[in-house]
Amino acid sequence: MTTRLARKPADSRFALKRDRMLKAAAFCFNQKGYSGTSLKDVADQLGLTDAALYYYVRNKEELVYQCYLRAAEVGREAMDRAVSDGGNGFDQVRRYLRYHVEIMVGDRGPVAIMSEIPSLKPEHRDEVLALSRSHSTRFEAMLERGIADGSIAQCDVRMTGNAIMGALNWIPKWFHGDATIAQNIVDEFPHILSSGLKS
Amino acid sequence: MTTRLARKPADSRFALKRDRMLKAAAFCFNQKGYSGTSLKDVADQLGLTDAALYYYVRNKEELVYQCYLRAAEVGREAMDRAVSDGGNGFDQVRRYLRYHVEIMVGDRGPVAIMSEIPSLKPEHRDEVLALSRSHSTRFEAMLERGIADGSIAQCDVRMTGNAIMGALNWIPKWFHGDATIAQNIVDEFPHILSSGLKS
DNA sequence: CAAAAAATTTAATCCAGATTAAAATAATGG
DNA sequence: CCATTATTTTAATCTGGATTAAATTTTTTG
Repeated sequence: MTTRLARKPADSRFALKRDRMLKAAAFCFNQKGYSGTSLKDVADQLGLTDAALYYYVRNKEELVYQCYLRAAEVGREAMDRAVSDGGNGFDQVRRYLRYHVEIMVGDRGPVAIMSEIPSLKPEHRDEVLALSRSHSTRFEAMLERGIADGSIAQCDVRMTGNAIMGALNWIPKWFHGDATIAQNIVDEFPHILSSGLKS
Repeated sequence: MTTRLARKPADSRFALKRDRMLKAAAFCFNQKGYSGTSLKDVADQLGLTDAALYYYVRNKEELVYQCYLRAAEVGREAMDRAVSDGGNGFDQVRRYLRYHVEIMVGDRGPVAIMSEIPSLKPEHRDEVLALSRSHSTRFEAMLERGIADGSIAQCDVRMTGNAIMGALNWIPKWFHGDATIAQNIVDEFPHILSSGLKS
């Protein structure tokens, strides 16, 4: 018990391997679904044994939880950058979209689709839901700023947010790492998802 | 063995109950995820025992499979109606969107999110994938007709299709039956998802 | 190089939830 | 009503994959 918990939080060897594991897990979950991927599937991708994963994570539930935290982080990061870039509401939205897809299809990916939030344990579920709602709220606020400053046409921000987020969240369902398509997504998605907003 | 298979295909008592079961299953799967829903969860919603479900379906895999067939059918139906309504490409797209969301949030719903296709057995998986691809292809063709007839602006139809389908497919993740919101979706989504296409 | 700590594996358990078989109840048709 | 078929339940079994403990190998460090 002087093992994991005794570590410095910043132990990079551990953190790096753990991050590789989370990516592998996200990949499997997105491909084969939660139920369809066993710990062995994830371990195989890393050249490890299923039991080895327990060195990094308490159990499968926590593996999912960590994947979702990571996914939420990616969204928040894109949002933060877009906001700090300034500009009018429309520009911020478009930048957010670009940053988010760039991260998703880039080497930070794959990002897990949050399909199994309800099967997380209550504390984890609540935390992830809170992060998720917070992100949606920030996006809706961004849309409202755009409407206020005249760069975005009047619209139902809740529904518009749901539509755009859905399109983003679905990407990992059909994108599986092909570099050409990745470039395509980055080139097209920000425009596709924002062009309808112009006032 | 003179039971199920001896039935007339149109035996309405059986078909109706089975359909109720598929809706209950879709509801559970969308809420709690595939792994998170046991057959008991589905049975509880119907006031039945888990074992009773086996009267209608061979096993859990087939339950999912049937849910997905039903989801595919809903999409095809909306597409068929929109096409047969005629008009230019843009009008057809907008109508397709309206029909599809109407069905999804209406009493034909809930429609299962196809998150677990890979865990279907090969024959089923291939069939569902084929249906799914066929639907996407038809939608892309619709976009191309719109571009050809000048009602839709030049765009990458593949990416645009992916974006719009993603937004649609994600709806069951956040819509859970509230009638007010259902109306909202029907009122807003077709416009939100098509306004960016105008040429 | 020799502890000590970190990382992984081997080899069992363990268990929720799927599945099955037989029995019981409900519906239906003559 | 009776007989037959449809539907559901009860009460087991069965099982894949998660989990655990102990042993083993690898890495670090003084």
